[in-house]
Amino acid sequence: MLDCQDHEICIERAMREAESICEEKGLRCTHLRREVFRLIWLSHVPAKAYDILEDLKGKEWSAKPPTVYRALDFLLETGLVHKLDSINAYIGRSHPRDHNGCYFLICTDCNEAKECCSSELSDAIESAWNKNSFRPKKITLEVFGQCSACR
Amino acid sequence: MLDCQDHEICIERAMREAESICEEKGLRCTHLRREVFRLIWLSHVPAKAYDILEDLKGKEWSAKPPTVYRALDFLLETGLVHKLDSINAYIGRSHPRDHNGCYFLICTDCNEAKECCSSELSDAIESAWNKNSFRPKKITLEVFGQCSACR
DNA sequence: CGAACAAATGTTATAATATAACGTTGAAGA
DNA sequence: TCTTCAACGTTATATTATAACATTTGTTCG
Repeated sequence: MLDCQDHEICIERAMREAESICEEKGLRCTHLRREVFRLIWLSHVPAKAYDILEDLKGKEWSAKPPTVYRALDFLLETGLVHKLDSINAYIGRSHPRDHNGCYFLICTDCNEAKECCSSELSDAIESAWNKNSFRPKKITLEVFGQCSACR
Repeated sequence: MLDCQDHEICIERAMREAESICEEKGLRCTHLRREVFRLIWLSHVPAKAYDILEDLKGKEWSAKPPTVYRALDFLLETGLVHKLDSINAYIGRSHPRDHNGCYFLICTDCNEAKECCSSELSDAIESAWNKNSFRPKKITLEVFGQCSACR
């Protein structure tokens, strides 16, 4: 589905960007957080919390649910990963410095998810809520279907 | 939040429409399904499955989780209710005969949810997925914020 | 009608997802 | 170095959902 040619490079770029964002914000990019982030980035298929937990157990950690959920909370708050609510899964953000008007395309065949941004779309959503005099804080937009590679 | 003046009338209208839809489709609108549907429609605040379960226990039923989830599955398949994935809660559909291009505004103050339809919005989403040559099957769009009544 | 079948519901158990509460450790600044 | 607080460890439990099989009820068709 994705235009990611070499996934090693893709992960390394994400890791470097995450580290630099943490540094800028004065946040601690610990060993655990780094490892959970890397596990999420291992593929473009959104990761489940308990799968991450199993992966951690396979490594050096005495991991338990809070181990994973605390790392996830940190990564979510920092904007480094995104939770796909409709499938309870977590995915690395493509543009962690700017995530306005983004939504997610999730392929029901290969399970990969792609983050997309569209100002046209955010405008339409904005105009829709204006009609309802609604003051938005958070938008969840998740589209399920078949990606081009799976057609 | 809602323009529902008399909620008794609002519920009764929904019940009648649900029954006529079941009849048209040759589906069985049983006592249990009717009761779960009514419990969901009791308010415009999305209902949680285990709250519905408690409500049923307070009535005549020997209700257990599958009791509720089976009724919910039926109501979801029939298009009579909608699941808000981001909060794991269920709400009655305002327009059960036509639910294309609909999305949900959820107030974080009063917790009420409103179903909205916007062709402008569905067009924007359609054009967005065309750019990605993605073939959509299902769209989840849930907007959290403050409704006009709560400002 | 009444047997046969299918759909709905009852029941028990357990899976999957997530958080509360409290104790321990270790890094960073005073 | 001492203090402090954020991070992490640990135990327990809450919340959401489904699997699997038994029983009942409703419908169809001879």
